[in-house]
Amino acid sequence: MTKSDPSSFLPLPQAQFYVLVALTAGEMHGYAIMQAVEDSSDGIVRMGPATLYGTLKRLVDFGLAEELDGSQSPEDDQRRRYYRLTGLGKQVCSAESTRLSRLVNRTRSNLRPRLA
Amino acid sequence: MTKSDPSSFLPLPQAQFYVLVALTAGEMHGYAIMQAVEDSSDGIVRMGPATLYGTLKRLVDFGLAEELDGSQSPEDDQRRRYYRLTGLGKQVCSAESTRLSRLVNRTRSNLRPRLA
DNA sequence: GACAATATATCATATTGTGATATAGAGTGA
DNA sequence: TCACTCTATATCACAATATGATATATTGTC
Repeated sequence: MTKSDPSSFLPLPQAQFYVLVALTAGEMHGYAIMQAVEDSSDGIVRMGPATLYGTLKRLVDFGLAEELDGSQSPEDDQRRRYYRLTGLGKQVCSAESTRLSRLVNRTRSNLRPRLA
Repeated sequence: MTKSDPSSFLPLPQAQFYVLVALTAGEMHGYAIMQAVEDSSDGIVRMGPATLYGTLKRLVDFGLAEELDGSQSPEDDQRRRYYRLTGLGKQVCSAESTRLSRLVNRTRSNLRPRLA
């Protein structure tokens, strides 16, 4: 079952968002995604294999990511399975970014001490 | 058990973040938080009572929010229980905002089509 | 008083997230 | 060749988080 309205996926579960974000950098295999998530968050977000592969499966089921077939994927390491964002995946990722951006902006302006 | 290092709470589960964010606007009772979360997200995030009160309980347990006692809370409606952020709650909320802000910025710059 | 909206609360369940473990290919150096 | 480590995918059992449904009682309005 593949929904087509990006906004129907919002709010996106965190792990799903992290993986989509990692894939915005380009096609990538699972293990690299795991490292990218950890590295780009300065170690704050640590994603183990259970979370990664479970999430990846969901994203593919939902039509937000897809696996590259043999002819498209790099021939570097036979074990690697490469994934990329679908068009819908990009839209969802973008929509979730916008949502979070607004949330963060509002939060910051609230936390900023009021002027008398 | 109350941890004191804000970064040890990161990444914060989404519902917890939403409630903390709502409370950055000032002390508030549960039902108002529920509405604030929904309203300020333009209806995207819908938080029912089970999520709200469960989350609120966790936040109090973790020392991120606290209930106002009778003498401090408005005497408007006997049923209402008012909550506010603790100092730690503010720090955690701020740290999570910073984290998300970075994530969003990186995502946007990746999604933005590359210049040749 | 009747009624709708407000307000808190909890149960049972679903979804999401995770540590631990398993398996095996790839790279390195002796 | 062998031993060893790192890479890479996968899944199990469990924990944490999230949610729809439902219950109960107070408040405000007519």
